Amino acid sequence: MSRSSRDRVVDFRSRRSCADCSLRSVCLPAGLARGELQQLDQFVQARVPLDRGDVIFRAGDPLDYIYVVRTGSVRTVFPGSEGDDQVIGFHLPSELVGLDAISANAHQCDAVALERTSVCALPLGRLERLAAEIPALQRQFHVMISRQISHDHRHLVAVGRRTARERLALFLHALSERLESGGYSGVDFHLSMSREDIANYLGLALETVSRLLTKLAEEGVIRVERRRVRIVDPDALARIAGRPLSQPNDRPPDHSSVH
Amino acid sequence: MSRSSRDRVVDFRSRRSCADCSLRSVCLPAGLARGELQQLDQFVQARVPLDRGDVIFRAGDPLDYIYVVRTGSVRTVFPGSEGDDQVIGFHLPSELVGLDAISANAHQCDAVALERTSVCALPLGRLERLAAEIPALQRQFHVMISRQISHDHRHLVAVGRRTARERLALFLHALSERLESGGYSGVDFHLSMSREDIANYLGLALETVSRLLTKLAEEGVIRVERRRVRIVDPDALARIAGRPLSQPNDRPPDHSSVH
DNA sequence: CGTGAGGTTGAAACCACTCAAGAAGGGTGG
DNA sequence: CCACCCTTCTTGAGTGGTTTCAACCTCACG
Repeated sequence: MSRSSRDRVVDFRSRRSCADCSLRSVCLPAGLARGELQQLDQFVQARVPLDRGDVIFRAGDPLDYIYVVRTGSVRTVFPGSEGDDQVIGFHLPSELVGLDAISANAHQCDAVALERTSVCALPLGRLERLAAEIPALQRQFHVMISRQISHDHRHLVAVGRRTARERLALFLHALSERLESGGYSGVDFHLSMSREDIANYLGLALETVSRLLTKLAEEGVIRVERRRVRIVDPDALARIAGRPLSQPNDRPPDHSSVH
Repeated sequence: MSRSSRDRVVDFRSRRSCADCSLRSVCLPAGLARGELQQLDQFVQARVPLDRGDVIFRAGDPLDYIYVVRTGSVRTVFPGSEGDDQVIGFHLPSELVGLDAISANAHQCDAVALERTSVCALPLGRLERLAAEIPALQRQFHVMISRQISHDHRHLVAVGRRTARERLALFLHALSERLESGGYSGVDFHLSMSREDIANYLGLALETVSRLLTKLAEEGVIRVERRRVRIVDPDALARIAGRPLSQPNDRPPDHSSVH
């Protein structure tokens, strides 16, 4: 378990630069000129791909980097004593990880890869310094932070005032949308997280999640086979999830609308 | 959209400047030199004191300002159709309000004063521009944003994995700490929010909150009289609230679980 | 003094949890 | 390649913490 993929310090440069990255338009480089982009590129560190279970940082670790998920997915967990941890969020490509660390200058939660995952590491100090020079970068950084807050708030609504069934539907619905906006299929996808993770995230028992997934499948809303999920009836799912909790009119100007 | 209390633009300068403000050291001016502080001061707008129920902004309103609570308290609510709103947070002095608006350039929730309240309004654009010039301001802005994220995460833990009793204890405990760090008494204070607000915030029924408050009072942990709360036994309260979610590595594992 | 909003208290119903057992992969070593 | 184990997931039955429904209380205010 100890030295899984860490030893392979092959400088695995699948990511040549931000300019070549498919996330360019939704990630920090959004709106940057070529020269500015190169400045950013200078200190963006691509990490060796992480394997399932690999730890990016742990609660208490000093804050050195803010991370962006490039591919794969990351789970952040607020550690409690005796394994009653709380899953705070799942992070998909283009999402920032570690923002809650800035205030205390140390990470508040653990971040773990849920599958084969690659992340970009950004030294916060340098990022801030460059953001001070490039307004567009500063703007985009703030937008991405705000997106995180918005997302957390929507999740709070889900956990606070919804039934188990609604929470699960909302979870699947939101996941579907996020995957789609990241260029993946929002109809047929793989859950990188376990039932236990989902349950914990939604404030439910894992048995409840399992039961409800089965139920939704019986009703013809989705199809489930292990971690493979297919959304058969998106409208029904949206209906169960409740009225949309917000209008994500958060898209960049050049929207090739997926509707 | 609705500019209910916006119209009363009586230039009520009870706040002379950031330099004179008691929140100086925990608010945006933290760490700023005198000259820098004056630059900030130029566009910080003090608003007429708001009364209970006055609206600062509503979901959908264009993002013009980010707000800081100076005195009083503010409730942010994620509006749902048919009054099944969700209270997202209560904001006390020195806390930012409206951060989730940056990504969509429009507010995502309603912000309402819970009592006589004064806020400072900061034009986001100018704040960002000045932050680009003054590293200490940029830093502090990010710290305050991060604080908000941290706080939301801790609340998520509370709502997700705690019993009603624990949630309420945690709420009172956290409120007490926040009040104290703001210079108010953390032992004897006034709840500016109704039972309904508290219940909604904690994902509970208001009857449950009422019952549990009574119970905690019967047990001698607190004293309650209408909205006046006195914490009689802070240790007991902390114990019920569970391991402190605020400090990561603070005290040894607490094996006396209450179940 | 009515009147109503906000709060308390009681009883019954229910949703989700816990406990428990079994099924279904996915590894791993023989 | 098979047997075995272990993790993950599913399914069932019973319990219980919270909610819901409903009545009553109590201030504040006109």
